[in-house]
Amino acid sequence: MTPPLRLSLAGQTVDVLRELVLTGEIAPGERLNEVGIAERLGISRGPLREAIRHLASEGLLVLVPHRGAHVPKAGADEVRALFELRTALECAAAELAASRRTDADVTRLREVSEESRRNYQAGARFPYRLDLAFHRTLLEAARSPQIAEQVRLVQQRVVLLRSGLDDDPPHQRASMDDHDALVEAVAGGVPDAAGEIMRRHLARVRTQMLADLTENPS
Amino acid sequence: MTPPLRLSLAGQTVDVLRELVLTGEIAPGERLNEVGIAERLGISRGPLREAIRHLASEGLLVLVPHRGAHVPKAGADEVRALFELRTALECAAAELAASRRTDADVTRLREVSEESRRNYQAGARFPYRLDLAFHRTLLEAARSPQIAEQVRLVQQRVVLLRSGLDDDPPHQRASMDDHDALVEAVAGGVPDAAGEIMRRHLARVRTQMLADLTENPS
DNA sequence: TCGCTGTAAACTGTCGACAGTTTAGGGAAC
DNA sequence: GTTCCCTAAACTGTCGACAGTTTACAGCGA
Repeated sequence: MTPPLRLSLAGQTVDVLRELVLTGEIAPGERLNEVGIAERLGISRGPLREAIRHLASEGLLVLVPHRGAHVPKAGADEVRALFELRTALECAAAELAASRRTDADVTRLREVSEESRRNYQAGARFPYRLDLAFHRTLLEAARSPQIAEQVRLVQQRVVLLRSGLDDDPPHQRASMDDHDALVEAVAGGVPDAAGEIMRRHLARVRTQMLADLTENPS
Repeated sequence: MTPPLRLSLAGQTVDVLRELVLTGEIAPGERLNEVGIAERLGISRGPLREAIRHLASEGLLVLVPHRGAHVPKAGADEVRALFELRTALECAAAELAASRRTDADVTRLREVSEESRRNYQAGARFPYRLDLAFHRTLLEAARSPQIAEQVRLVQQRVVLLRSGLDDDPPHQRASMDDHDALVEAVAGGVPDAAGEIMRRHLARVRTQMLADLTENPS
């Protein structure tokens, strides 16, 4: 009767470890001790190693031969390179969304966008979560599973890079304006406009992140 | 003195397995027996499992709980979805290449392109290798390591999908014309043109693959 | 005090074995 | 002859232990 263990130990461990990394509980630069973590999680090293390798393939960990895994700490170059990839993927997604969106998609996008604004005006605590929600809603509208999966991985790495950086309100406001413009381009079914707005939006976000990085090099 | 084993067993096994999958020695749909392969490779199951998981993260294998790994056999939907991703990545790469290429890049591109034509006129055996070489040379010119890595993975999956399909000459000729047009757009430094040519090129390749698939559904 | 060296502890890489699940095959019932 | 069930073999998931490498530290010499 108990939904016993739907996932394998290794599968569960992937989720646990991912959370530890993304929340910064395992800090960038920190090395992972296999026996220590295995004991802490109450499992053996086998499944843990599989989980570590998996997260490494997602870019959340870096493996060094005979020296184990550690959380990468990224500099400006990595941010720029990652945003080139993100831009390529999300611009394509925006264009596809403008081509394929349904009325239900547009409704959902408007809902997320409005929730962001309400949240913002109320003095939000975790606005970045809603930013992610918007981008993922847009992704659903694009109906391209392969692109969606890659965007999910890239956004995850962006979250990792953002850890330790705080969202400043003026930047949030600009982002929400971008989002609204995106919704209208998608609703209107104009792929080129949607792609171009996304490109500018991501350029703004990237610039902001680089500024945050230089003034607060973790 | 012997450069003994530069890579770990797991690392070597990744390369060996990858080759087995890409050459079709392990056919699409076929299930992988861990003990059998481990014995055949003369290693234990530990490193083999790591290699299997790694290839799964690259999309070359599919994992099913308690049922192990198997090579995915793809249908038309998968081809379409994969080419949406490939188009997003390679169009961006083409645009970046047109912005950032050096004279040396252009020279290399022309060399690869000319080698393809010579090969073709001589009645080539493995023209697809040269097609890949061209795309990778273009990728170097884009100087975007993140995009390059993702393109490498996607192209690998395309190779897997192509296994069992033969290149027909008329399609090769059209591809080479596309390549030449791409070289000129990149040499001229016109990102929009390069991106658009790449988009049309990939649309052609995709259409051809889909046609090959339906007439020869492996 | 500083730097070098050699040794020991710590850690990763690998292996073989056990436990739980899936799969295949034989036999009974219809 | 067909279907269902039951049993046994095969296979994946997990664990603990050993081997080789890396890292830290104590001791020695300058």
